[in-house]
Amino acid sequence: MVRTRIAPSPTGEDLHLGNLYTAYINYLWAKKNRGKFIVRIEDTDRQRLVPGAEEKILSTLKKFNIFYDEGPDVGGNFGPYRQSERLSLYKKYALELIEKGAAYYCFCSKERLDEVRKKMTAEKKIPRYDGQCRHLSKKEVEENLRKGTPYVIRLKVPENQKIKVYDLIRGEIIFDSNNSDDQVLLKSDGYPTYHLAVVIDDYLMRISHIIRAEEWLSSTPKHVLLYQAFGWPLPMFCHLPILRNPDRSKLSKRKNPVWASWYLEQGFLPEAVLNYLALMGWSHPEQKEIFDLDELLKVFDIKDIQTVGPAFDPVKLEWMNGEYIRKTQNSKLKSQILKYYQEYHKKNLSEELVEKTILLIKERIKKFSDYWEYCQFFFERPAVQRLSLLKDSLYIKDIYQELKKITDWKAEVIGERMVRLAKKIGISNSQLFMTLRLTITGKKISPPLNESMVILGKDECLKRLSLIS
RNA sequence: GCUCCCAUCGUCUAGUGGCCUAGGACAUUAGCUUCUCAGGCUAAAAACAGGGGUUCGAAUCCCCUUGGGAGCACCA
Repeated sequence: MVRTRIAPSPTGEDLHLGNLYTAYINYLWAKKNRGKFIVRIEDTDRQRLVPGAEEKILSTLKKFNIFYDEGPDVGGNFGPYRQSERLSLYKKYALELIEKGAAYYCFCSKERLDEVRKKMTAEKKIPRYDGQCRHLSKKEVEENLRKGTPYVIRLKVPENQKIKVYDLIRGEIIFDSNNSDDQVLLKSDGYPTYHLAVVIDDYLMRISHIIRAEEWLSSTPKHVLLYQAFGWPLPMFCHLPILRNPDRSKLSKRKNPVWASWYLEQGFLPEAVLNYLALMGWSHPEQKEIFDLDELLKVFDIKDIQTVGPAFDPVKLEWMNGEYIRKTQNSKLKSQILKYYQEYHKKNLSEELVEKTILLIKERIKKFSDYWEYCQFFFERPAVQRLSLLKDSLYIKDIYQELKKITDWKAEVIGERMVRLAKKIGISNSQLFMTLRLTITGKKISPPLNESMVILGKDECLKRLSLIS
């Protein structure tokens, strides 16, 4: 049984884009293998905990249609799914490790640790724990415990050992144990560190594939050591490439919008974002770029993912989102736009108007936030001062008179009359239409004018013209 | 600094020893369509990091150099 998971920490505003990517791959792999996808909240860092972050992360996941089979709010047979609710477990296992000689108590103070680190840095050595408490006698340990000296529990990393990690997309990687520090497993506040908790939980939750970002690759040997110490079978490891900024550094919020819901707020479609994300480090065997989940599930294989960290290109995402919008059914698009403006802009747009304008903007917008750029003038009369852009306002009266005469208010008719008028006045069609466009829409860029005027209605158009002249 | 991962157009990638004068997509440029902007269509420019091997033959295999990334916490 394939069981995958993501383990986000509620320490930010929202789900990170990189986590969304990881979540999607985990979700895909579980789906593809008819397995289960699990969400576990890793909230063991009490200092960095952000209230509300957990809810936000879970809701964002759902908005992207990434549904999980087990998780803190949906339950499951391997709960609780919040590490802060599993505290007693970790301590028990940490003590078991001590029992087995794979871990030890460390009573070193923060100050001493800092000093050791400083000294080592000064000596140009890798800053790491010097192992002072490693050889404490049983008596000394008991003495300290009785006195109530604060302590942590550290992993006793064996010396001169080759640790083999098998990664699904990279193959076998060999680490030297001498490069691993005696990692803290249980903090002095009684909370486990990531390394301890992740191994215990993944084991207890029967996770079969640990699919996570590459940043975890170098701590994997520690995890392997833990599995071995407990005598637990190793899961499959799979380290995904890390998404990069355009400048190739790790995707960060200073250089790119990194919160997953930001893309929703901008009016990107979840399917488009996910489709684009699927193309990060992976490509469709037939080189298709646009495909839905069902198709992806058929051809996706985690082994085909590349190891190079791809740059996330918002421009290509925009293009793809535009493609999605263009292939969406009009009625569906209408409700999506309505919903988008309701949810993210607190606007209740007229359903009728949106429906009428869909055809005019479908090929023009790349994301829903563009809709307002194009269509605001349908809903609100443009501010008069914006019409100061107008150079040819002297023709407004002629245009007004001509339009007023039209009884059959249709796009073709308006078009014909305007072309004829331009000829009569002796100006180019472009000139005349631009003047009219500015008057009607308040902008130099707009949907097709004649059709827009039909939607607005004759009275409103004349009104806008009269306000100028 | 140390350890690990990696290296094809600006970007995402195809390519697993001969189908490669390296293919596709985004972006860019030009043309056509046209009332603006889009969209559509057509075309152009654009890459195997460098050096050694192996081989009849290398983008593809090996080594070195260079370059990039990640990790080295009582953070995850």
